[in-house]
Amino acid sequence: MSTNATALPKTARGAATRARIIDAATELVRAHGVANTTIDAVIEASNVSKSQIYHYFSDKDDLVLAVIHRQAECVLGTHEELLRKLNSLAGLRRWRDAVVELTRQTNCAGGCPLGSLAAELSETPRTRAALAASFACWASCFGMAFARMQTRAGKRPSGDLRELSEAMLASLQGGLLLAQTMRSTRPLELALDMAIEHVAARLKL
Amino acid sequence: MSTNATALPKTARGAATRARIIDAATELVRAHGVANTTIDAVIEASNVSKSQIYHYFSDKDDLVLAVIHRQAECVLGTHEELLRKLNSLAGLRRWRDAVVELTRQTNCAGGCPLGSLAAELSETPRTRAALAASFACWASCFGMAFARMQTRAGKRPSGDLRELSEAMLASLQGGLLLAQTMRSTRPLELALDMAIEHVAARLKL
DNA sequence: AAGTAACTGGACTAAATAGTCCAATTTTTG
DNA sequence: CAAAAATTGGACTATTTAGTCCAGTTACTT
Repeated sequence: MSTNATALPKTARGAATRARIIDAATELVRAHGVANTTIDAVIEASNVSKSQIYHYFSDKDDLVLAVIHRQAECVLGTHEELLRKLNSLAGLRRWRDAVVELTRQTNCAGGCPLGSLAAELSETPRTRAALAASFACWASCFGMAFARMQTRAGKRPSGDLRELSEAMLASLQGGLLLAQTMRSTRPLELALDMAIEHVAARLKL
Repeated sequence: MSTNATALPKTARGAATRARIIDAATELVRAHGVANTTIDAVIEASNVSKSQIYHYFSDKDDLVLAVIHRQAECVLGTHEELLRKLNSLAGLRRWRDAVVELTRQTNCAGGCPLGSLAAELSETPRTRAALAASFACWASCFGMAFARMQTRAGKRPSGDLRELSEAMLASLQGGLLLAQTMRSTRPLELALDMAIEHVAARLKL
């Protein structure tokens, strides 16, 4: 139950295999959702034997948790890359354009990998907690960018950056969900433009 | 394949049974998602024999489609009720308060029933289309309310009401998703307040 | 009363799936 | 080299699940 009999890899090779399993599972989950991803499919996609999967993970839930962390790494990695040097409204608009462009390139399919996981797993305590932490981290990326924008414009930081960040993240998630369902980037564009205007107004930029 | 061998009920009793099946399935799907709702569970919850389910629905997908329509009826019914007489910013804020209060009453669990369905079923053509239509209808409810707000304030209707509506719906969906994951109504409140400010600004109210 | 639709209930199939167990082999590392 | 770790692969279990089939029963309608 609570004890996790899972082995951690003790060699570089083992770590690579474990990572290969997680990568394959992450991709399958992104494409089909957790419930429609079978262990057998992960085995085939990662070229690993079933024994190895149950060597590194105690059960499917354990693997799913690793998938959440991996997906969070990917998504936050991408956005942190885009947001890191951002310190102006123009930069924020370039981030918006990049997100819209990425969405367009996939025909709006899939939505946000983290958002989809959240919708599927937010009623399960452990997975919900992991996803909430990821969202909090994501929001804090925005918050840091907003702080830089203020600093650059010579304002002293005001206190509601976290709230601004959550509104921005909500717009992004809602926009991506509607884009996915309606197969159009327009809802995403509208939601992000609204959020950017809101940020500009609150930050008085 | 394309031909749907499903019988339509020909008596009031039959219609009631079919409705009972859909109601039970809708509730189970809302609580556990489509993938985690089994036909056997629907049978138990609706007090109906398996034969009847396959009498009225050709397969599980067919039932799921009916569930989508039913859930759309419920959600749109609730919101139409709240939005119908709405013709002012104050009314929009009351709607916001009602949504937040409903979310708080369920401890932020579940999220938006339609949003959850969208996240799970937006990669399947038929279900995606049904959900997209529901969202479009929902957005048009907002659009009509915004038009009344403009009329009441003596403005002539401007052309981007549909865009405003999509931004509002995106905020709502994103806010509900974050609320569900973070178990706090705050992201929802922030997202809706942002959207309301945006509407007020665009409508010059 | 007769016909039609609704309904039951259970037996049944076929497939998918998570997870276990183990014996043998290969690779890495100290 | 020798020990430890990684890996294979398959057999195996137990359960769940969608969906079929059918024979008999109940209720409604005209």
